[in-house]
Amino acid sequence: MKKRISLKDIAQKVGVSTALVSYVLNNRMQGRIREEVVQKIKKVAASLHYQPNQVAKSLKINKTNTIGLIVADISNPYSSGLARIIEDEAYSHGYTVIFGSSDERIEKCELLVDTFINRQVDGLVVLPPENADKLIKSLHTRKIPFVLVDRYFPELPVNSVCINNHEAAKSAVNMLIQQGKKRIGMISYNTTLTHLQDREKGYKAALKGAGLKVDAKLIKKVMLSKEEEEVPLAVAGLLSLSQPVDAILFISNKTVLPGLRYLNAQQVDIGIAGFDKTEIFDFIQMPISYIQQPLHQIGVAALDILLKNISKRQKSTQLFMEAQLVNKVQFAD
Amino acid sequence: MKKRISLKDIAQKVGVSTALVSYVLNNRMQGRIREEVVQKIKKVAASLHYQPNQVAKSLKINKTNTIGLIVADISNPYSSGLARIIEDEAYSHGYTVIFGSSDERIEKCELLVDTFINRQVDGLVVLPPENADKLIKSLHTRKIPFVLVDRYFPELPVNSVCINNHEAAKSAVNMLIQQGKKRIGMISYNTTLTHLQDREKGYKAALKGAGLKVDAKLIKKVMLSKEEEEVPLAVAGLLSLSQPVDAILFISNKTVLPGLRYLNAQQVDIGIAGFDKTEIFDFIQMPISYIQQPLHQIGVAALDILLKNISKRQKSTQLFMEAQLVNKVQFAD
DNA sequence: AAACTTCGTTTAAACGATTAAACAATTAAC
DNA sequence: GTTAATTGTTTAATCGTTTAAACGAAGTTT
Repeated sequence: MKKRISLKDIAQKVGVSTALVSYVLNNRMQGRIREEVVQKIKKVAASLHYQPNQVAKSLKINKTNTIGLIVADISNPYSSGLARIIEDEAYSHGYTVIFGSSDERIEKCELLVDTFINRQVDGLVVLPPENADKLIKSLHTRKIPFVLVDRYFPELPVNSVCINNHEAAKSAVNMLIQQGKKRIGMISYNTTLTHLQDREKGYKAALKGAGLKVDAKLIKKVMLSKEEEEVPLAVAGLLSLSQPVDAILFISNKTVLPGLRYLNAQQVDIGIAGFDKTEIFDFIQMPISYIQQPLHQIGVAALDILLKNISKRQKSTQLFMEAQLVNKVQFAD
Repeated sequence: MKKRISLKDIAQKVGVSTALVSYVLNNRMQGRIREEVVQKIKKVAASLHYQPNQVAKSLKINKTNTIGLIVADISNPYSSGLARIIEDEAYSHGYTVIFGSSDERIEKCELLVDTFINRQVDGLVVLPPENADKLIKSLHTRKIPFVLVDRYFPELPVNSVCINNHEAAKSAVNMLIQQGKKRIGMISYNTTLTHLQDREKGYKAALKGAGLKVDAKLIKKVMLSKEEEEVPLAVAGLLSLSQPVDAILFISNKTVLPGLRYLNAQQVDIGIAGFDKTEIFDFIQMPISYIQQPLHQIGVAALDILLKNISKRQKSTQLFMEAQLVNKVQFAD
């Protein structure tokens, strides 16, 4: 990478100080500078293809116009979809995005946060893993602008954008009930993540609301990031009960796929409800209900909150968006 | 974001110069510094939670330890999968990654390149769109370290990591022929992208090799980024010929889905071959052959080439990996 | 004509690190 | 006991910007 053109080069060539060049190129001191000089500086800058060194600028003005995005795994469709929206919003406001995947591990998340802060990002968008409370609190007290997405910590009054998980799960289960299902199982997680617990509570609330009793045997829990191995077993468990389930609520997009794969292989046809749309829904015979998150709104809102937080100090905002229940009816055979 | 701790703060507290602090914290001048002072500096640094300002460091040493990743669309599974691999490799070498999506548009790609270069990235990983020749050439002459992925420009001797597209397409078509298919259509693109033309040539080579004639009516071309609308029409066209096709090669992962959706809806059962694995393959009744790219190898190789290029000057490397043909046999009904 | 303004530009410090060179104090060499 | 080498630390320049303050020259007031 050969030496790049700096303000100094332009200044020398034109025969003025670097200050003047800086003023001209930033359109400062309007009218104070001789028009002739302005034109000359602009012409020389263009002819040398001058591009300001953002690193130097960042150091001086103490602003990098960079935001850090931390997701669980950038290759997960939810994360990459969100990343794309954040990217577009960020760029349209003059920011660039650096990203990292935590793999749902708090230590990796902390490492990423440190790395990003050392790189002087102006703010962070974080999809926090379990046990991130301490980290979040530390960000908060250090007054680093950030916004949580998808997950939240009820006891911490920090910026967050989520969906109303309780309502979402409830409406999904209500739909199954409406379809006449009586023994509705749930594939959930062994986790302290509040948004997942909210979904569990929504499931229970729906059952209670319909006068069905909540049966612990119908609730199977798997480990985060172990979906591929554990979900098929969990589903098998629900199907082999003395009174097997006639429907299943999958509490996340990562459980749906292994679950459906198993059901499909076993040729079992029961009611299905899940979170987030997947391509496969178009190719599955059975009808499926799923919660569609307003991902675009979420991304836009998150970045809006973050940018407001970066520029002005602003009270924390907790947003809970309404998600939509979508029914994919069985297509004609 | 409140004021951060700098070398100066530590120096003041300990009562030494910033130079000494810098030496200690970077383990320079081993043994030259009084052990007592070393310990004191380290202790104070730790107690103040000192974190070096990477921006200042970058400006001084002219290295940001950042690489820029430009893909077509980060929300596309191929891109996000690649992003994840690049991320892991980059972080394990002390680099962070900034990314952007070009949407297959050369102007956006140029804008991203400029933005990244202004931010002084040490190198670029680029999945170049059509007509990127000029841009690539300019990167090359400006001696900016970069590596192309997935696509390449045969007349430009620059770093690139791709698969052997000709062989891949040929083997996929050969498989269809082996399955007894006689009229094999292809959904391709209206494009100048060499890797896609290679795939077309592979298709033709396979037909010729089997003594089948290449029929222009069996080749439908769609526009990049217009797959959802145009592919169903193209498939419909192939099916409504006086002599309809009995198999189709989909030349990209973005054409497979809309194509299968249409075939599925029409209940048509023909031979299918495509590029890249999709979740839906597990749920489709018909057997499918697809080309599986060694994405991990590609990502690792790309970053390896890039980092070698950043540190030493090194001759350009063109890598063509072998892709694997996978057969998903029809599962028992 | 002395005292202000205004205009157009330059000077110089600053951001937070790195690092070659200088330096004073001690120890070693002859 | 003068010179030389070693040790431990500081000085100061530098990276490429930004920007408050200073500045000389010309114009305006009195």
